[in-house]
Amino acid sequence: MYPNERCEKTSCETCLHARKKFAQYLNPIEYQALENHKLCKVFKKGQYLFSSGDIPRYLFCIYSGQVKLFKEGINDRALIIRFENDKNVIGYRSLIANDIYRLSAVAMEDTKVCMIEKSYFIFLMQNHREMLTEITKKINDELELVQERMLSLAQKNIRERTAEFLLFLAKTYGMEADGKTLNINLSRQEFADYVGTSLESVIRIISEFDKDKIISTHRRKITILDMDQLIRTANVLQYTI
Amino acid sequence: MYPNERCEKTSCETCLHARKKFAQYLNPIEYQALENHKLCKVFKKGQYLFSSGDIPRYLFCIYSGQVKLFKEGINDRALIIRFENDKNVIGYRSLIANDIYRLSAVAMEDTKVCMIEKSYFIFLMQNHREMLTEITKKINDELELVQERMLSLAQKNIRERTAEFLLFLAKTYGMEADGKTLNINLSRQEFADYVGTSLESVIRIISEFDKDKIISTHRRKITILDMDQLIRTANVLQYTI
DNA sequence: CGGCGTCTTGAAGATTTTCAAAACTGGTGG
DNA sequence: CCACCAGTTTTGAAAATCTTCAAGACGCCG
Repeated sequence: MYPNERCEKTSCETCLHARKKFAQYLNPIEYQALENHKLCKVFKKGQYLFSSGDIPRYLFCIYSGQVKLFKEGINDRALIIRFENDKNVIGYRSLIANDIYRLSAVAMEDTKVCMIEKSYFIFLMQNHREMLTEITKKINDELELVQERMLSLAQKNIRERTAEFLLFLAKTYGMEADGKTLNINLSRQEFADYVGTSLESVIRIISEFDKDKIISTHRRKITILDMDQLIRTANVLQYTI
Repeated sequence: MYPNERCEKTSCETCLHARKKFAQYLNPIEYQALENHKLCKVFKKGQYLFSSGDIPRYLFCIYSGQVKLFKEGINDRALIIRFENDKNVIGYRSLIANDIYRLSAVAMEDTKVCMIEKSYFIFLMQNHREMLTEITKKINDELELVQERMLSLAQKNIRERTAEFLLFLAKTYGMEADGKTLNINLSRQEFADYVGTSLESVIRIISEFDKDKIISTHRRKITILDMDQLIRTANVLQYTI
């Protein structure tokens, strides 16, 4: 089910990502002990890290690469909930709630992850109140984001939602060196799976934006030409860079 | 903005609702102290308990009545996020995250609430790890629910979503004595605001269900006649009573 | 009884999906 | 280097779904 390749461990000691996240709360001994409670794997493009319904056994810490988290719906259609890249930790929600996974996670490119044993993560959580507080806030932010998306799905048309998604990508994943080309590459299908529409519809809207000189596209590269127009098209009340 | 009426305090001591929720974690002294850190109010039908953007000052404990929590969207349209009645506590999310309110709350009928001061609630939270754990799980459940709704909004048509909503109401708020009439009264507009569609569309669908003998309606009373057919119409993978 | 708010129905028009076909891309092997 | 293949992207057209506007019905309350 999950054909993947165990690889040599990356040291948490030198991994800034880990330190930036939950690991900042650990004392040196705990930090050292992490090494004995983890394994590292490489997931090839398209492989599942976990699947909705599975029982969580690890906290996943993305060392490099990119992952999409999604719900599988009707007729093989998916709804992408979010993307996570090498700055982030995934799978904490189900661990804390002691629940099965409610989302599936797939590597969008070859992705290296450090997998910390559930029991050790729980142990750390119990000894560090601030970690729980931090994660609670994170879940809270997620909830607010999802509620906003729900509002868009309920009240906006595909043109507005697609514009909104482009703004979200710009804000969240930033730009390339030129300052206007999106720093994330998605397939048209992934666009559709996030916006919540059909492949063809999202293609038509992106073509329109291109024709209207709001963006320019070259394969999967998208350059934002007219940010003001994009914000107006998204019909958002307030947009903060 | 919030014309409402302060009323005499209801004792937490004798309030089973409070005890059933967070208050179960408190010791007798803390429980007693609650009395000095709260006030009680009656909100008349249609009045706001709080409004999106407000700064939270209280934890709201619903003593009697019913409240809807919603996001205000485009052109005066609302999206109802959830309903809460006299079994529940609202407003903890923004308190914990130290955030402004992201939802608005309106009394659907005359509603009596006990309002616990923010600072005392935070104090209690800091002394009771289990409270934070409990609330984190609650937020987690909410997140899962909202993600499922997002999937429906993205992939299902209004007929399916309306059937799904009826199932949700049956499961969550139960039935009247006859075992088949929904124990909650909503206006057609509230139906539309939850399902994420227009007033007219939801009315047409409810009429169809009535014509097809899946439900029978009398004003706001809805009786489920054919549960199997309703489940099939909702197109849910698994439905648990 | 009259008035108001809620509910219902009809019909036109807009939006979106679906199906089908064609164009384009990158990689592979001759 | 070129032909070919599979996967992805694009376009067109018909059909389904949904919204909007307008008008009328219903039920409740003073």
